[in-house]
Amino acid sequence: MVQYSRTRLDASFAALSDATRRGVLEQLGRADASITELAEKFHMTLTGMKKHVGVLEQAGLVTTEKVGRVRTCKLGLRELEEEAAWIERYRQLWDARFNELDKVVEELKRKEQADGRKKT
Amino acid sequence: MVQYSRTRLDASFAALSDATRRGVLEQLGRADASITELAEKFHMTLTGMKKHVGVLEQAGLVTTEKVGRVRTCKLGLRELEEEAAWIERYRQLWDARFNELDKVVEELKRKEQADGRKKT
DNA sequence: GGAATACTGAACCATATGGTTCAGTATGTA
DNA sequence: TACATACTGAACCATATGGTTCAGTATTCC
Repeated sequence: MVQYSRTRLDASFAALSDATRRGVLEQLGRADASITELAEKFHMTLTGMKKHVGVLEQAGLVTTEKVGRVRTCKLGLRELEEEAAWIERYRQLWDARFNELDKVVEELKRKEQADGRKKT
Repeated sequence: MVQYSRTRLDASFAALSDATRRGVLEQLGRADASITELAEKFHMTLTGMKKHVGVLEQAGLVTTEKVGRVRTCKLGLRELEEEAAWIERYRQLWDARFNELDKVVEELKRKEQADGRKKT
């Protein structure tokens, strides 16, 4: 399998598909934190947490800065606009699709009523 | 690695993290389609597309029904409410966090101005 | 200087993912 | 009945993912 250019949307949805990482984002929404703090909070080795932070950072959802020996993680600059937009677009398609179905159903109902009237 | 219960959010974000699958959703937003049609549209083997549809179906984003030898895929019943809600919540955290920073910046500015006035 | 702290990187492991081929089965059609 | 169509399932492959341990390096503190 050749790995084609992974879009940002690919990366961020993938980043969001893990409960630990979503938790980290929530956490960072409340306060910045070091890798050690996050690792403890989520009962995980430092190395493991560092990987998760790496994934979030790659996706642009988190930024980090090392001062002395401590690397501090903060929420990234992106506000998930792109992701929200995608979902919104999907919802529009979904709406359109189901409204269409509704119309068909309405149409059927009207016909039924008409038939009913004919019979009586 | 033990696989813990995968939440629906895990599954749907994972499902959305692939461009082909997002494409399939867009496609189904326009019209229902058979596996064969989707496979052709996305230049992939039937089997490959079937797997993608399986992932989408598992995540509840697509439903399928087999009539005769044709399996027709439709948009699922879920409108991605849960996902939209999660992202919205994240955006609120993000806002709160950055407003807080803004306040700090404001505060610093005010102090600077005050210092400036003192000096002149 | 020496110990503790905080991260970093390499190596390893099991399972998941995204694809393929190939060999069916079931259904529709001439 | 025979052939084409449409899917299904198993097996396989390479790479990714989510975790670990272990052995560093860089900083801080006594």
